[in-house]
Amino acid sequence: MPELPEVETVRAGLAPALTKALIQSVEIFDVRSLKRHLPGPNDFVQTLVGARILAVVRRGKFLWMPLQLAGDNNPAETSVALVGHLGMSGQMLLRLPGAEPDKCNRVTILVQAAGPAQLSNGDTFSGGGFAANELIEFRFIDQRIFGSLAIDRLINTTDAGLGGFQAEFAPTPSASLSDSGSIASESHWWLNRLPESAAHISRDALDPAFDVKALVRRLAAKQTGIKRALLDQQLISGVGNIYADEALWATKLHYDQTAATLTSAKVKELFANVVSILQAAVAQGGTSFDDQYKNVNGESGYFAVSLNAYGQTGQPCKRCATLIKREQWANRGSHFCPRCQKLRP
DNA sequence: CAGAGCTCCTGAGCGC
DNA sequence: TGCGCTCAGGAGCTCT
Repeated sequence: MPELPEVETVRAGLAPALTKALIQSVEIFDVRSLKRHLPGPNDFVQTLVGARILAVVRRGKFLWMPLQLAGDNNPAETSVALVGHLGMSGQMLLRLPGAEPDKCNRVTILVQAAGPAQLSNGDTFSGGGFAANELIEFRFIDQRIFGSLAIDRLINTTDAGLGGFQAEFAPTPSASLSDSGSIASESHWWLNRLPESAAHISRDALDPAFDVKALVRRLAAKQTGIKRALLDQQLISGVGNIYADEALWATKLHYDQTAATLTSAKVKELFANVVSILQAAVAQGGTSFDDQYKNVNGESGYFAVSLNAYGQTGQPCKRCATLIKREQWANRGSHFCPRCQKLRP
């Protein structure tokens, strides 16, 4: 189940191959994967063919590619992007034409790679292992069809900061919003924008511009369980069921502890744990728990071996040896240590 | 308005 | 071997 580390692994894999690539053709195998593209599948195909992909950007679990449409000399004015969400079981794979078919392949976008190029930060663009002008199949795989692809307008961020994460424009943690804002230019018009459909999503936990004070303030007013709050993408984005359970275990919090009962120190500790767990998972290429998550080459991530709570039902807690318990919660599972993570008044 | 609950969906895995 | 049941949950929507 893809969360921030899995989506970031996919983004990092797609970016070298797809940046500046030209879309040749689009094949739809299941229109349900385009349910978020309201104008319909024909419009989706017609809009994409001939478009150039300018970047691959992510906020939380949302991923988007700003586009320059065919014959459009003012893409900053048109301001559209191909927006993808992996949902529960989505994968984005890069294959050479003629490669073995993948199960549950819902959409295939054939692109011509731009190949080696100079990036604006001075680094040399490798082409992601693909030669210049090489044809690549971008395959959208999705067993349960909770994910989707759509074309959406990009709108300005309300705080004028970066819309999402894009490695070559990653600000340093000390950079202020205005610093990152100044990066936007005519040639990189999308930097301070994000898809309208993702505009309600909070900055994610790994975003240097994430407002921890605001999180403390908003949680203090939440009369709901802390896990529900962690999964609320409008409060903090990028966290799903796996990393929520891990962060709660690390902070010794019960999933149903009312958010408003936490001290601000405890909220900061929880946030710090979310950040370090997500960072560690990114470094290991994400978690492959049930074979639903793969990187762009179809390989699994290695974070599963580091899990302390999620999927550890019946295993001894690594702190106190009490057996980890799984409880049914909000139509899903919650894993926790009944001794370390007690519900407090 | 805030919070809880429902719903979309299908293939893998398991028991009989 | 084969059939049918169960299970997984992100996020938007709909109730209360």
